[in-house]
Amino acid sequence: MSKMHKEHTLTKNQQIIFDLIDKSPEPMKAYSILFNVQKKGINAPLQVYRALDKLVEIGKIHKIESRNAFIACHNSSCQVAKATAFSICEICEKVTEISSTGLSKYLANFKDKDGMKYSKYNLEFFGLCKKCTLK
Amino acid sequence: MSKMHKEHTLTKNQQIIFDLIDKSPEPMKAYSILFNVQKKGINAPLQVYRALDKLVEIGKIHKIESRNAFIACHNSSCQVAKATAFSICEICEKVTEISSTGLSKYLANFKDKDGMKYSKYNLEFFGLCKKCTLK
DNA sequence: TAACATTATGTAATAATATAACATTAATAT
DNA sequence: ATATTAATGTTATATTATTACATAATGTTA
Repeated sequence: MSKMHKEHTLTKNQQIIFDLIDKSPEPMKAYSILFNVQKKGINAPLQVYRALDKLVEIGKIHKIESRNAFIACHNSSCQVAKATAFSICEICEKVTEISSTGLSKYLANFKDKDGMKYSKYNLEFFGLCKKCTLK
Repeated sequence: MSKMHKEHTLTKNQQIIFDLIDKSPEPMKAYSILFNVQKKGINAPLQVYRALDKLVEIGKIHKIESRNAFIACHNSSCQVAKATAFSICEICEKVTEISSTGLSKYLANFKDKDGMKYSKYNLEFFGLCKKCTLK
């Protein structure tokens, strides 16, 4: 059930940065990450971006493209690391990863007019979260 | 059939920038737009970004978030300007707007675990276009 | 039309996001 | 062991986007 993510041993920098993102309740931006890990000896933007690139590549984190921010993957049944779906609250900016078998099947099987299938996708839904709807 | 887009009279800067994007076969980036319109008296990034913001708002163009680039809307039957779907070729970077009634209906009606619906979305599919598949 | 509000413009400065280039070190695989 | 690949460290720079402030054009209402 949880071996869907092939195990990668993270390097020191990758682990430091993953831990930080994983603990964060909201997506983190690169320079905010940098600021937070400077006490641990990571001094330069490139060190952060390299770790982020790798973590995205192996599916431990996802990038929220519309926000230039990174969030830990909480979708252990995700079969294709690069097929992602999120909901984003336009008021409080809360971001939630969507794990819907129906949705992922629908999108994985979607064909365009030419019959082409696209294995990877990134879907971002925008609207109001429950809390903000009630306000 | 084509009155789905409420008519907005574009201002001079908006028209110049829309025409440029509309003629471009591929998505354009802000500073590339700036370079191209400097001969028409648009000198500063902010002038470009302001026009882009407005054009996105009224649905004349869309932003390809994963590429920080802008493309004209070629989807005249699009009912909700902010519900967008694209395919992106990872080799040649060709971007195509997807207009599939099935897809847009499916996504417009999608509910998350809490039963929340999200009116707006941005979907980017990644893969190989027809040409690049044949290579 | 005058007064007011709203939207768009122009310009300069700067903030925020991301990569190039190069030298070095660590880990992995014959 | 040595060749290869992946990760690190550092400096500089490129790219993308916004803040702040002054002015002009447009729309609205009395």
